[in-house]
Parts: sequence; C-alpha cells; structure tokens
Amino acid sequence: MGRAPCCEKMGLKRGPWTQEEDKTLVAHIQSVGHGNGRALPKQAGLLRCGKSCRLRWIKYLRPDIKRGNFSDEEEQSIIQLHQLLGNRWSAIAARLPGRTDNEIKNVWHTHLKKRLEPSEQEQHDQASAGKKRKAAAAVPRKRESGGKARKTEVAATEPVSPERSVSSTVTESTSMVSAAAEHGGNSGNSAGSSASVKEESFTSESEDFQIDESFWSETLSMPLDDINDVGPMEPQDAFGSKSSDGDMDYWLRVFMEGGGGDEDVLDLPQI
DNA sequence: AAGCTCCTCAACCGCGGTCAT
DNA sequence: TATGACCGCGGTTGAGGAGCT
Repeated sequence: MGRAPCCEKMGLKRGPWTQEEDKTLVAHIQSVGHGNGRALPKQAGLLRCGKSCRLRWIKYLRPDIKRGNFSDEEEQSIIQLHQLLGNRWSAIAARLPGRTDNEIKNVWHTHLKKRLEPSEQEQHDQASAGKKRKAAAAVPRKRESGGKARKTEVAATEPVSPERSVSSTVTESTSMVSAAAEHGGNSGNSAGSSASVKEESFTSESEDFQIDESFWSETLSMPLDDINDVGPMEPQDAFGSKSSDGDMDYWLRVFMEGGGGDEDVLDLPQI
C-alpha cells in the first residue's frame, strides 16, 4: 500500500507548539473543520506538517479532552482495562472519556506499571541504596492539577484553556461517550471518532471540565458488550495486525464469555 | 546554592489499515 | 488491481522540571 511520505521536513517547524500556533490551529479547525490533513496547515498558515497538526488537535486541542491528574477511578479503570486489552491504548482511551491514548500510555508507564510491580521496585530500591525516589513512583510526586508547569505546557494549555474550559460539560461528555458507543469501540479510532463527533460542537461556556460520579458509574459500568454491540463480529486476523476494535472486541468477548480471566478482571469498572 | 539524578509528558517516528482514484 | 494519500496506532525520545545530596 502506498504510504504517505513522512512530511517533508523542509521548512516545516517541529517541536513544541506555541500559543500562537495553537490558536491558529484551533481557529482554523473551528471555522472549516479538519478536512484535508495535508492541506490543513497550509490553509491555516502553519508551518507544520499535516500529521503534526492532526496530532496536536486530536491529543491536546480538542475541546472534549480532560486535563489534569487522573482520578483513582480512572487509574483503576486503566489497570483493569489494561489487563483485558493490553497495550491497546486507544481502546482503553475509548472507555475513558476525555482522556487520550497518549495520556493513558504515559500514566501507565510512569505510575501504574510501577505500582503493579511493587516487589520488583522494592528490590531495585534496595539495590540502588535508596537513591531513587521509588516512593514517588508509587505515589506520584506532588503535582498540582495538570502536572508540572512546563514551558511547552503553558503554550499547550493556555490557548486552549478558553476553549478547554469551554470544553465539556458533563452533558457533552456523556453525549461523546454515547457517540463513542455508537461508533463503538469498533472503530479503534476512539480519539479520531470522538474528535469527529465533537468537531462541530464547540460551545463557549466557561466551566471547568468536570465529570461527576454518576457519569463515571454510568460510563464505566457500561458493559463492554453494550459498547461494542455494533454489527456482526468478524474475527478475522484478530491477532498480529492492527485489527479493528471490532476484532479486538470479539476476542474480548470470547475471553469474557469463556470465563478466561479472573472474576475481578471481568467485573469491569463498576465505580 | 549548585549540581546531579530521576521523572514526566508532549511530540515525533514509522508502520499498517483504509479509502479514493 | 495498483497506486497515492490520509488516518490512527503504539513505541520511543528528549527537554525541562522536581527532588535529593
């Protein structure tokens, strides 16, 4: 299959996005949507490759993205979902509204993975003469919401905060989830699909993104079957390829119906 | 206070899948 | 059917901040 040549780097900017670039991109997408990925940066007047723009939008600028520290519920969900799905971050993200695969991946590698391997860590602790801050690994270092104030994060967050604070009310999030449920974990493109779902739905409220408890219990207790009950399941090539989420969910269902896992795992996030 | 080490996370890379022509 | 382009994914990297000595 033909593959897009990696965006020619000539003259194209790389690295952290500036506030201006973010503004430009958001404004452009708000006005015309993100149609042609490659043409987008040109149309918007950005010296970035289309891929970079898409990534920036999907992972950080979308209004429905939730920022800040992960709650205990979210972390538990990630752990449980990871037990089921493995490193299918997008599939996990599909079940954690407002979170991106990248975020989840980072949290997993930085916190949760270590938390699940306490014994190993302790051994390392002893081996490394207590120099490493393992406690901080198990219990993340103090970080105010949103993590550290990086230079790039200022750029990343500030331009967005209007829109992001904008962002999503609970209602919006819920509708996003139902949209995700419709498209279903069956696309495997959670971020993308929700992005497209949300694409035209900017509002200009200025509430902070908040998901209340009932939302979580509603969302996380939603049986996977329901989420993925879209169309026939055709388990071809389910392994070894980046199969669709439908394929993955087929195996998930097989796994669950077969009682292949322990009960706790199967009892998905009932928070 | 300064230097060092470790941690975090945004961004990039490269691949496969899918769609349009 | 072949080709080109777009899209999304998972893995990796590196800058910069935080904590420790």
